[in-house]
Amino acid sequence: MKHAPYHLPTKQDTITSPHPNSWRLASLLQASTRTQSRPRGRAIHAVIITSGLKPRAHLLNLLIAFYCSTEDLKCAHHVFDRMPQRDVVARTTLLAAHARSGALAVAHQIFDEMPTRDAVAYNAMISAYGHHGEFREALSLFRAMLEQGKPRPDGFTFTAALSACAGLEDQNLSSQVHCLALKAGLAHVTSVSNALISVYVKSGELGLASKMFTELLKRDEITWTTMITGFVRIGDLEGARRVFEVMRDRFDVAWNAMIAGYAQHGLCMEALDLFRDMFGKDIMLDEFTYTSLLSACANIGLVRTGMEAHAYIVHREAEISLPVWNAIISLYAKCGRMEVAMRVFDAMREKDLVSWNAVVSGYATLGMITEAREIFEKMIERNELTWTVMISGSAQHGQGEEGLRLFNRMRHEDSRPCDFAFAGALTACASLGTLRHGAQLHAQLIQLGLDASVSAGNALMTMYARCGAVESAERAFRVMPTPDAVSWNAMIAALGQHGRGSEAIMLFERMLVAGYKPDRVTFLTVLSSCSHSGLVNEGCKYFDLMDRAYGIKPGPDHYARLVDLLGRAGRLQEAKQTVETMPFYPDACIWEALLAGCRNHGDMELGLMAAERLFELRPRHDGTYVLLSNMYASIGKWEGVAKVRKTMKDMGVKKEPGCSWIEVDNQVHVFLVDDTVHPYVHEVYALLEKLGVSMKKLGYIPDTRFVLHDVGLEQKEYGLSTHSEKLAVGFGLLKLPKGSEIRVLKNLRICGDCHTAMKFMSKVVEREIIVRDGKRFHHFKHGECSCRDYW
DNA sequence: ATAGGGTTAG
Repeated sequence: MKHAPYHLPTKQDTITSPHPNSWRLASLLQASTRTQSRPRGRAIHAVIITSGLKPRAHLLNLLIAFYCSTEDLKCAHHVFDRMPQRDVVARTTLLAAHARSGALAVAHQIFDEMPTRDAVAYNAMISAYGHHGEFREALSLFRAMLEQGKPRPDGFTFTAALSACAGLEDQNLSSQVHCLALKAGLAHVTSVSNALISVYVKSGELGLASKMFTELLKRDEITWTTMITGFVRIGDLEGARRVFEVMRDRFDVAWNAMIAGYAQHGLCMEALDLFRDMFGKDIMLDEFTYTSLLSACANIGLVRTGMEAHAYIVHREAEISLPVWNAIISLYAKCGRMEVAMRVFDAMREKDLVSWNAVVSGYATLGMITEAREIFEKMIERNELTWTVMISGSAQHGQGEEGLRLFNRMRHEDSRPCDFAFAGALTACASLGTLRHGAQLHAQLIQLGLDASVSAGNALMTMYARCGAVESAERAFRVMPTPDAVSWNAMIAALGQHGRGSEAIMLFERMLVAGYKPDRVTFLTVLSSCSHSGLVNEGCKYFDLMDRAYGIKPGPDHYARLVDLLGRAGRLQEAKQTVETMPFYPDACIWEALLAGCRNHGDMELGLMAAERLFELRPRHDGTYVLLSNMYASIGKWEGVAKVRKTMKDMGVKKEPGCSWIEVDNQVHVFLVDDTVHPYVHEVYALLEKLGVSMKKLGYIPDTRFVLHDVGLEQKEYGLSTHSEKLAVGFGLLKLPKGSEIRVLKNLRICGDCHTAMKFMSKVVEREIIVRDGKRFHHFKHGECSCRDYW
């Protein structure tokens, strides 16, 4: 529609008009421009040509204006080129049309060729430069105009100049322009004030904006909407709502702005409520309304409501614009309904980068990396966002190496990764435990001047913490120029994951003092911190406080941590009661926490019950078998252990073999765990025998709980490599000289036996041993562990 | 003056 072919009208287009005369034609032409009626305008052009009438300049100008308004620039030029004398109006009309379409060079050429230029021509040029981001060009033209002293700037001129200042975000410059407007007596023209308010709004100076706003006598729709978006920008939705409520004639754009504001700040229910109001009041819905509505539904997972919206839009609108289709794709993608998203995507006849990114992101965040990659490779054009979703999607779903590979590829194909891409790559390092690579990325962030970024900084802290370097995480947190709530959460988590629970709690209290609002993640973090440091009572206290003091309703995940805490303390009856009375249907995590408690305290009856629920929910999950078997082992029921292991084998559940490494000073020791090729395997077992004997002697383990004798056999029979992997590390530790701390960055899932062995080891080698266990670490020192766990 | 695709914290 935008690029219609260049056809001049022919005789067929002629309308039978009785006695065409210039006046009649002029008014008909104006009507066609107003109604954007292509056929009518072309017909009139045909009449002009065929009637032999000698058209006056006025009529031709209207004709040019008509063609310009329908974006038929070639036809406009055709008329223009044949004009006997081209006046200012004709030139300005054409110039403005080019300027609007972004052909700034062409527009400027017409501008230069003009014998005289009026304010309208200047205004068109200035605002066109501003609209296309060429703020300096816009302002230099404005300056030239002032210096020459003619033509005199009018309200539009100041409006355009001020919006260029807003683009540059230059307060100083805009005050100067404001002064000039005052001198010219034009500062109270509504559009000038609007532009000034917009300058303040963009720089977050809501106070100044409000002042201007209240002093303004005539406010138009733009004034109101600018104020609303101003409050939305600084996240003050209540302020925005107040403005919205005061506005007497609320019109569709303001509704849209308000709904969009809610949706963008995660207040999706408010967005939906307001939409319902709007719908009930019969206000025109448009594509802006639809996109905000769909995104609100998508963000809180309301597929049903979203589908209703989808159906309504399809039913009601003859044509659906690209952004709306993209919002529909994203609705299904975010709700995990990729089949539907793909169906919509495939059916779209026109797609843009946003559409492609929406589907890639859908697959990537669901962890369907192969599918995401397939689409990713088909793309002819990618941007930072495309790379970012691929990198972090891989990193978050156990494909850290893939994430780093993509990150490096991005650097080859796209010269400079953005901070979000760095965040993804750092997450990959965090999951892999590759401290060196992570530190390299840190150096690059500094080199590229991206180290002030909040997202990169948050990812950096997490990387350091999960690579065992809490001190570096702390340093990263301290130097952050603008930490946000996520930063605090991340730092609290970092301390908690390293068994520094009381420090984590202190940091939480400092977060409150600093004026940050805790959210559900904050409490999850605090609860886990307590649990990883054996701070059972404190944990229970915070669970109680979260709703009462901070109004955050605990979710199933919070309950799982409460059950974990109670279970840890041996308060199994309370734990059981919690599971029975909580306001949710207990999910797998809850039963798992209960089972873990039973393992720790040898409650076989309750443990079996929890295990049964778990088998119903996740029949082939290896963790359940391990917990159950440990529970039997803890009370010396070896036949129970054997039974579990057998079921495990029958069900085809096994652990993956892996490879361990220990980082000591600057040396990395690697241990292969596939026992058939492990060169030390016999040595390992021999040492373990000795180890076991001395541990028993020193009272580290009671006779019944030490199950090392099983390892070799189990290993061969069922291919379970977990023990050997961890014990290979133990073997390496015994060989090391005394000295500084040892960090084991390979993710070892620390079981009871191994935990005990590590405690022992820390005493023998007389140094702190830091071992990674999932997302957290155990710090073993002087024969004790930071987690103060029972085993 | 309003809209669609992203990141980091458990």
